[in-house]
Amino acid sequence: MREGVFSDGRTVSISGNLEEIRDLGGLKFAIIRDFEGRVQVVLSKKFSDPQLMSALDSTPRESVVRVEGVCRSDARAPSGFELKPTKYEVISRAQSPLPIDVAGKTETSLDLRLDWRFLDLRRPEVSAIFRIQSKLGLAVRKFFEDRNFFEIHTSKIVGQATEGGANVFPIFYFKRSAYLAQSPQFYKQMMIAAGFERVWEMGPVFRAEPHHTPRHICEYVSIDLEMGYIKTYDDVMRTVEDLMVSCIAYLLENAQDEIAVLTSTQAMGEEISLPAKPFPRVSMREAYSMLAERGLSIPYGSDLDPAGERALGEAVKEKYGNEFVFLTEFPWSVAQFYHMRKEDEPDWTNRADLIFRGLELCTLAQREHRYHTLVEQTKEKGLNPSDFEFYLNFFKYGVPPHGGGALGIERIVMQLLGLKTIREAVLLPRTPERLTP
RNA sequence: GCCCAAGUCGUCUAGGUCGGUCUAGGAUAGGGGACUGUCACUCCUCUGACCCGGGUUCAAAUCCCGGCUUGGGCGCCA
Repeated sequence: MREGVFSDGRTVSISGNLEEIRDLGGLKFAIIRDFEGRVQVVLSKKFSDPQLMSALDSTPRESVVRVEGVCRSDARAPSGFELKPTKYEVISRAQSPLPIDVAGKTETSLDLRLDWRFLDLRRPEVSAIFRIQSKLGLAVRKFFEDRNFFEIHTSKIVGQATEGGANVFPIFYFKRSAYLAQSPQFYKQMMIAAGFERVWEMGPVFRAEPHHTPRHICEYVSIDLEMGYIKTYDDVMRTVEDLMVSCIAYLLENAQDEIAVLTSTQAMGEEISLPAKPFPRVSMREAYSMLAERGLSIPYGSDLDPAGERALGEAVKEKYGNEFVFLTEFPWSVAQFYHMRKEDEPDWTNRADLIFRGLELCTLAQREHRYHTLVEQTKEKGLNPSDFEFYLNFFKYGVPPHGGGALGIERIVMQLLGLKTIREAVLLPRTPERLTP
């Protein structure tokens, strides 16, 4: 928190955390860190008040302090200027030693960092991740606004589980049982049936899956979109493709400082570059043979395993030079009842995944909107249509052909920045083991 | 849910295979001291740890069993 104009000779103040004191005897340098960055404060036996010097000396690191003083340009200072203090105040004293190393001189395990997340987030290279995430959110909003998508907010408390597969968290809803939403998908489609034409939503979803992997968390932020009046699901793919490219372009333009912080501290494992459009499309059937050429055998008609996704990512990068790839035409055997099948080949569907650097970022599909076909598919998947009456009703009274998809914002950040685990990309990750802070 | 691995000062680690000079070493943080341009400041000095419970043994940080915690892989998924 800064007050005043930081130019030569002006009296200014900075409030923030006392990061470090470098004590050279008669000369001391104190580094104060606020949300903007770091400011160097210089003290000397020659020109500083001895009481002020000893007060600073006895302040534990990370305490919140306020320094008022004269701003002086000096090429020797890290930022080109420094403060000669006239007033010093300890606003809130920190206990010591600190439970984790905030200065970053020793690496602290992620688990302990998450226990002390508020201290961990004081590190600029950690907060940079979330500044980028915040800007990504802005880019997403801007993108949908530009394309006349209508933003919706659907309920996260639901009366029945939507999709098969993913487990749901049961909760108490007064005297009834309910669940935390694992996807807004049915509600997005409901809004298409309501005539909203194109909708999007960004909000939390919940998955009660006991995974122990670097790419799963039990609560994540989902970017959801649904488009009415599509001709094919390639309309959805092109939208997702445009979304990714415009988001990356936005970050390259507007998050240069944050990217620089991450690059300079080696917190970032990957370079960010603007991907070329269109992203390569590889059908599942092509993927099977591409992977077979690499000695990886995926049973025909089944989904890729994580090793398969990684290998496909590499193969596509070699062949097409793109880190993104749409994996298209999923087999009906692994599809959901609401996915639309290919007209001429009913064993395959209009469903695709977007894979970025070997990890699934997005699942999208054209939905089956023809009521009777949908009911048939429900039965074919061994489900009871009456359990899905609320959903099936959307299709009884006129609904345009539509499709949509969902992307996990944390996975985008993780893959874009080359983070080792998705937990780095969440302020407060929820895993099967972690429910606090 | 299944499989594998790991728990040592506040923090990050060495040691463990072959049990015994390990009285557990180093770095960083913390206390004390020296130092007038640091920017991972430097130097001297001090404090500080073997996850818990049981077992084997003359002897356990080290080997065995159980528990707890954590990390990774798989199924599944964004």
